[in-house]
Amino acid sequence: MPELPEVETIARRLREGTRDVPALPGAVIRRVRLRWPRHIAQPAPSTFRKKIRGRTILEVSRRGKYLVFPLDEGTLLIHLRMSGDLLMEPRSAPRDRYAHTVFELNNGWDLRFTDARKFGKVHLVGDPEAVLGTLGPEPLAPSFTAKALAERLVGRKRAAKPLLLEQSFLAGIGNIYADEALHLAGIHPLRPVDSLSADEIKALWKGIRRALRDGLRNNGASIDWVYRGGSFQNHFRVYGRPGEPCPKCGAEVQRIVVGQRGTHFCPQCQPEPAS
DNA sequence: CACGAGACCTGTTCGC
DNA sequence: TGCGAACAGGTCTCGT
Repeated sequence: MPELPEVETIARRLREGTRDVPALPGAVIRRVRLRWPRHIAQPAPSTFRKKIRGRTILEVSRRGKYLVFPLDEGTLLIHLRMSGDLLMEPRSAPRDRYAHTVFELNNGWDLRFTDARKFGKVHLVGDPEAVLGTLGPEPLAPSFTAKALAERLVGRKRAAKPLLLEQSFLAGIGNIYADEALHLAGIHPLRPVDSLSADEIKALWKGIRRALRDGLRNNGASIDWVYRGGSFQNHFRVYGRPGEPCPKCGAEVQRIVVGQRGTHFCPQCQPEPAS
C-alpha cells in the first residue's frame, strides 16, 4: 500500500504525535512481541529481540518507502510493503489480529506494526546505509531538479513506468503515483525513456513532483481496509478508474498490465509509443 | 542487461 | 448462496 506520501504521513504523525497520542521520539522500547518472526529481516529474531530491548527511539524519519528510527544504539528500519501500517495505541487497547510485531514502550503505549499480508520487513542495523544505500534520490528533495532527472535518464532505455517503479532509480514511487505522474506528464507508461524529448522530461519531472505533493497534501491515499486517514483516493486522475472519463479530455481511461502491475492511462492524453 | 514469471501472504470483490 | 478467479499500495529471485 504505502508509497512515499503515505509513509511520509505516517512518519510525521509518529514524530509529532497528535492531541491524544504521544510523540514517539524519546520513548524507550521495553520489549518487542514477535507474532510473525518472518517480519524480522535482520538480525535473527532472537538477536533482534535482545538488541531492541531498552533502546531509546531518538527520531522518526523516512527514506524512500522506509520508515527510519535512529536509536541510541543502531537504527531500526521498517518497510510496510503492501499492507503494512504503524499505529501508536495504548497497551490496554485490544490488539488488531494483524498486529504481528508490537513494540512495547515505557510510556504505556505500543507501536504496533499491523500487516495483513505479512510482506513487511523490519531491520535493526548499525549502519542504515547498508539497507538504504541502494535507493535512488528523493523525488521531493530540492536537489532533485528536472536537470537531475534528465541526467539520471541518460543511457536508460526502459519503458517509463517500470523505471519509475525502480527504487534504485527514484525512491518512493509506487504503482499509484507512477500512473498519476505519467498521466500528469502526458506520457504513455510504455514509452521508452530514451525517446523522451527535453520538454517531455521536464513534464515528467513536474508530474512526479505534483503527484507526490498532491498525495502528501491529502495525507496519502486510503483504499480498502489498509491505511486509514488519507484522502488522496478521492483525487485519482487515472489510477483505479478504468472506464471512467479522463479528467483532462474525457476519453475513457484504459487499464493494461505492465510488468505485472495494473496500469491506468488515458489513450488520448498519453499516446501510444510509435513502434 | 532487460524482462517476465513466480514467490511471498491474506483479504475483498467479481463473475458465473 | 456458493465458489473459484482475479486483483490488491511491493520487492526479491530465478530463468531466458
